[in-house]
Amino acid sequence: MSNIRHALNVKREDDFAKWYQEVISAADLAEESGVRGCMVIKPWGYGIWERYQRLMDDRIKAAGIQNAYFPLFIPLANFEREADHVDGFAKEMAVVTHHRLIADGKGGLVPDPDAKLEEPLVVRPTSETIIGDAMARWVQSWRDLPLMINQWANVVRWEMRTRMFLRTSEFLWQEGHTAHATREEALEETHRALEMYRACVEDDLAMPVIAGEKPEHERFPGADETWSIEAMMQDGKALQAGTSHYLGTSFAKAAGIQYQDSEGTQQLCHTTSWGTSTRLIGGVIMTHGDDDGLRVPPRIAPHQIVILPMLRDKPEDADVLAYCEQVRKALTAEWSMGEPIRVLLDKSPGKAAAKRWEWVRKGAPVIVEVGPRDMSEGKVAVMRRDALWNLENGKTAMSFTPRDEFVSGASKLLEDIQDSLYAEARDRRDANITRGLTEWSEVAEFFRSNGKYPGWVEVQWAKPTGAALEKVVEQLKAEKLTVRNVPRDSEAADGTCIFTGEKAVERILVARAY
RNA sequence: CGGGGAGUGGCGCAGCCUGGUAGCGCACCUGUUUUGGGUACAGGGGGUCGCAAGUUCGAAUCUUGUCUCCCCGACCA
Repeated sequence: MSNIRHALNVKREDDFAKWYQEVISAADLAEESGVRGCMVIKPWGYGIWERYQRLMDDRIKAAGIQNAYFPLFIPLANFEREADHVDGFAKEMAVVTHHRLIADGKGGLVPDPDAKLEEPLVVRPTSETIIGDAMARWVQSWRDLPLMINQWANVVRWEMRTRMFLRTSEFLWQEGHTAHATREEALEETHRALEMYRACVEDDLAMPVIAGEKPEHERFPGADETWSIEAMMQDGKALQAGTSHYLGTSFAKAAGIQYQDSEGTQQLCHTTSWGTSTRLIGGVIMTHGDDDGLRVPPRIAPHQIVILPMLRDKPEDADVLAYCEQVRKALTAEWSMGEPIRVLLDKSPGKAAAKRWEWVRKGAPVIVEVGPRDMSEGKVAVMRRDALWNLENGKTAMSFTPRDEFVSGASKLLEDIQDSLYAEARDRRDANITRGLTEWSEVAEFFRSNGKYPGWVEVQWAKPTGAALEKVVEQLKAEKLTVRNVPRDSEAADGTCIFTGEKAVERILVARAY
């Protein structure tokens, strides 16, 4: 409806990149910090991250993995041990070379030349090497295995081009690292982690994903296998939402992670690593955001229900507040999706209408307004953020519900919102994956002719390697396309390779990507 | 890192070409008004124009450097 007055100035369909930035500022998620590529995550954005942390951490612990913390600084020499790893990260590393500043005589400070570090330290871009060191100390016998560690930390990668949440120089993440006796066990763990991600991202963030293996040229530096979950954003681009790697024995070799087996022989461990980051918040924005701001899925919403009293500087204000407080208390005693309902009674001064739009932009799942008349009728005015508009009249859709009915139905309401956000995203994704193209020229043409939101294409290929693969990558690059992954649950190949015409061996997803 | 664009009150922008030390909308504050829904009117507060140096009697405006952001490219577990 064109007569709807949306809360944002930019619409998704007009300028998706600009819209994305506007959501971040309008929903008060984060802001620029003045330091290149680094952002300040504000309370509402951080609150969403904390919800993710809590839910993911529960899953990690339930899988028998323990949290620990390793240093931010890694000796340079550690990095030099694994050749592919060096190649992958060397060009984007922050390096610490001094440990003291002195006055430069002009009122400023400079690194003290006399305080140069013997060996430079790098700021971790990931922790395989330093955790590998620890594992080498901790593992002696087959009885010490499997060793399964996770850490929540910040990492730094000196990115050339940054975008808030999606690619920042410093970001927050969790990285899991495990060591196993055999290849089979390590592979099993690689998949278990991937499945943990799929479940958390789909069930908690309401972001449908496709799990699969990354092609050879997209592997983590040093990994034997890299698996990912890929999500489709509202502009049809793909976002790698999490990765899980089987590292083989190369990191074990580099760090000396060995165990004595039951026969008394020294064996190398097989290791894995897997990670998800604050990039997921960017995914939530681009999956669930709309032209009125963010829509936060209830499971990760810091406040699931926000109550706004309509205060007017009148004597009955106190009664309205008391009534709201009763509603708040009653809701807090209710549970939804396995946890107590999180309710905020927003008593901050200010007009109710202004506060309402603030919470709309932030994406609180349910907004409840209460005025004197609601109170006298024993009702509340309820808005669902995922169904904000009455399309008939272009006004906000509000249902005036008896208080007790609202309270007792709140649990189900939140579940419904969680489900409907997921269903909406899943349907959109499914409607935008095209299958059946059999020639490369068709694929190239498809992406050229389908405008701004072409979505993804699933095609078959012969899984080329070496020079043949390089040629394919060049072809894709010319169209700004990438191979996302080989979907784990896709059907077996039954056709020919779109690149070579040979017999195909598997199906791949091709898409533009973040 | 290469090419292009931009930084002016919280947000969005005008002013810059043709130097004379700031203005608009929204937001904010005060008052009145209105009151089932992003009310209206009046008054008001807030910015040394990213930072630094230079040219000039005088710089938001011209020059240079620098930082940050955006777009394209290269690069990116």
